[in-house]
Amino acid sequence: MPGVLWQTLRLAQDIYGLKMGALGTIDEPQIRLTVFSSRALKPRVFSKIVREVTRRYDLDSTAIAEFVQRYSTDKILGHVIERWRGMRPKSGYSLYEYLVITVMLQNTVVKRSVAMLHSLFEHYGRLAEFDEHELWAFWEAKAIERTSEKELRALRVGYRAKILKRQANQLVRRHIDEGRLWGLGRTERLKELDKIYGVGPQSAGYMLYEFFHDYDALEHIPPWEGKIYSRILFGHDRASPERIMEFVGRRFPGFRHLALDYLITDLFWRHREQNIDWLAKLIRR
DNA sequence: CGGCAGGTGCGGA
DNA sequence: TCCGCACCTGCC
Repeated sequence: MPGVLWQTLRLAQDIYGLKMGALGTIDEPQIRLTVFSSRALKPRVFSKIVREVTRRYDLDSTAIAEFVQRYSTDKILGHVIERWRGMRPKSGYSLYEYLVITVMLQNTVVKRSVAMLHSLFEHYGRLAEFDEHELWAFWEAKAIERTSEKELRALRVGYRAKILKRQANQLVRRHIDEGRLWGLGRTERLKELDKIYGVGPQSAGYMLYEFFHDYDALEHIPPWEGKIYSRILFGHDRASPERIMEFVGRRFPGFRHLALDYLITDLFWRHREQNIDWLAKLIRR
């Protein structure tokens, strides 16, 4: 259904169902948030959920509006902004959930990532039913800490089992401290994320942008994405990641990653509507 | 079948 | 710092 988003939300041991519906207009937006809970919801908890949603989706920031205003007449971005004005990265997960997702995305194809996540949900997650929807909710890191690497491997996650275990340990023992990470600047934050076992430049970059809402973070461009950006910006796929970074740094200062995200999202949607041949060749399944 | 995948850790130069 | 290599598994 357009204009409505359903998701689960885990806060410690409690699981909620969320429904977010679009109200108002793109330029004067409002969101109607409905919270589904298995017990009566205290106002204090509701406020906490509102704060959490606001932080996760970066709803109290004016960054997206600034970006739209600044580049709405840009030769490269103008028509894309016309179509996607107001779009923001979907970032409804907790830091731990992001870690799990990025690990499942590593070194495999999307289909298998989905299969591995599903298998983890079935064993450790909880299926939440609300508003006529069934959606999986994540588990707590503690649950993975209690299980064995062998048991995880039986779920066909391969060597990622070790990473899941170590990350859960680091989290439960508070070697990963989300509050502290929020207080750091980009360089330090990147360095800290990179210290997490199983997190490298790709996963860290992904989290800087989507989880920490650093719309200018662009320290790493994977080869396959680089080819696509090169094609969009220069009309050929030979530009190096350095060249791309340099270009967007001059053209879209403060919004390097967001600008590329708008461009690539628009491209994928156009590809979906009408096959783009060169893109089809670059995408794997 | 061998090769490889929207990465990362590790060891050695 | 920068390489090359191994790594689970499933699919081509």
